[in-house]
Amino acid sequence: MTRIHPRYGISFFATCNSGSATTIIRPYSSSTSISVKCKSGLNINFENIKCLDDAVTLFHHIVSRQPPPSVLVYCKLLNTILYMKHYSDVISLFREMRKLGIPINDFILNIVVNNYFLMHHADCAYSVLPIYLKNGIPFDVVTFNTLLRGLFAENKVKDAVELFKKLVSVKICEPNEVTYAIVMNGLSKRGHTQKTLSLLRLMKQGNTKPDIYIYNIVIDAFCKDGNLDAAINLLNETKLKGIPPNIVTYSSLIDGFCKLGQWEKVKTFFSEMVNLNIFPNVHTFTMVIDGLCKEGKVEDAEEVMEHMIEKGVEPNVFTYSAIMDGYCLRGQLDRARRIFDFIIDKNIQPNIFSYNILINGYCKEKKMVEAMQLFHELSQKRSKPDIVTYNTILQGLFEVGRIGDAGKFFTEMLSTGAIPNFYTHGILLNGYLKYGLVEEAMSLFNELERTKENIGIISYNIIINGLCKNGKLDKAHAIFEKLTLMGLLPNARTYNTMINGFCLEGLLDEAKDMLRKMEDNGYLPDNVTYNIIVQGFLRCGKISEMATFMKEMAGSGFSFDATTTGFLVNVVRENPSVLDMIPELHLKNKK
DNA sequence: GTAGGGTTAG
Repeated sequence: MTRIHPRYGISFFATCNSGSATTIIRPYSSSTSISVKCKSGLNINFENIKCLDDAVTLFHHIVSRQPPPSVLVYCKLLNTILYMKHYSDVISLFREMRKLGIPINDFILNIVVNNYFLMHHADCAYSVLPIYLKNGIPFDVVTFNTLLRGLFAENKVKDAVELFKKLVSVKICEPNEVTYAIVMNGLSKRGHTQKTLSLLRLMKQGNTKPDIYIYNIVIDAFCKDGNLDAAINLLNETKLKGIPPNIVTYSSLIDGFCKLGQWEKVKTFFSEMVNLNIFPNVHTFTMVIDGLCKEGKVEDAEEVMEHMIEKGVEPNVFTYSAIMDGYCLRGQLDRARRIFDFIIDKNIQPNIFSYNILINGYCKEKKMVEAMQLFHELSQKRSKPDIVTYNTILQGLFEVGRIGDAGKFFTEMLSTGAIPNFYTHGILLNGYLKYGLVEEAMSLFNELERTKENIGIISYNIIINGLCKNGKLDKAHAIFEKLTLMGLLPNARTYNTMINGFCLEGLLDEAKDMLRKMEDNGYLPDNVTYNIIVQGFLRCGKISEMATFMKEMAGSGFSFDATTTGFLVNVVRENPSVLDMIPELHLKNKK
């Protein structure tokens, strides 16, 4: 008897003589679009499952069938529901399977483990492991890979590394390339480049040999660290070992050089790649375009985009977003908005990043009406505002002095369930201190110190700066001194902030001491340092000392910024004889 | 299992 089901197709309920599935047809690349055809003719097209109801209905139809359908059908079904993100339903169906005594296998259990991680229930994922044992199902490498991927996704790095070590030492099963890739990627993305490299070296000693995926992870980690020499060494190593580099390898290197602004090297590697018949794709071109835009060379970026189109590579939403950001950084909001509207016309949907870029552009230009309008537009969309959107608007409100609205906005943000991150707290601290709300800032700061969450050198720099600006130099200095005791290293900005703090109080000797400390700790004074000190001299009317300092500054290739120039103009206006004390200024002045 | 984008400090 054959019944016709509107969704599942004609033969879905056809009588099935054997439970075993014999053919898997993959019509499309998506994991959900798979047909399972049984010997008997039971034919389920999973692509026709459009919603949870469809899947559950199908489940209840197949559980009652005799003879029972293959376990593969249940695998596909659970995976389909998992793909729809109905995680709790995967679990309840799995429980129902167990209750009905439906046989399970390693695939089913791996899906359940993966599902628990997607639900952010690492503990439950672990609780599946005994089910393997009870049912005599051996752990396979996929089980461990799923566990490891889940642990990294949950940011449980220690647990993941421990599990991996156990896997290697106890030899429960042999880790494969994917296992190494998961662990190495998890470590490299958290800044542990050396540990990632160690694993590559460890692999060489074992049975699992590194392939290009593995090399790419390490090469990319070095590129992200700006250590291009190390990355190139590894590139040469792949060539020597006869592992051909691919487009990902070259894209990582090109991105690394773009971020360092080494455009000649970018060209060199572009040619090398093309000579090897590896052609740049939309990722590669977008990296170059982004690098150019970040340097303010949007016109050059547009040219690269024309070039890629000529080569048959279509720009995508990433590419256009990079160009939008370039225009926003130059304050050319109209151009950015054109691009935004243009891509909509081209049927390319702007994503959360495109929105955030444009919202940030408006905020930086203090156009909060437009920014809020986009925010509300985004709220209606499927890709809701994320933490970056909230941070951007929050910063914008503080920037224009709407402190009350910033507070309300923050509360509103919390009510949507958004979780404040490192940036959020930095923005709040800076916002409070900018408007003299020292108590609010300190109470938040103390809370952050207590929980040790979302706190780092940047938070300390913000607090030190804010305290200095609010006339609390002593307190700022005490926090600065505390840093080293806590094992948190001050960076160049920390020193500049302290130097500025001393200069603001006219304590130039202390400022100079701090400058020396800065140099002792390996930070050369930069343009900001020099400008801070010059402003300090000017504030105290110490013109001749400033003149000496200026000569040193000019010799090191530094120059006055807008604030210092403004200071100087005021000083000269009040006391023109200053000009006679500094002959170099005459030249500058005439210019 | 590998590559591209957005938010904080001097």
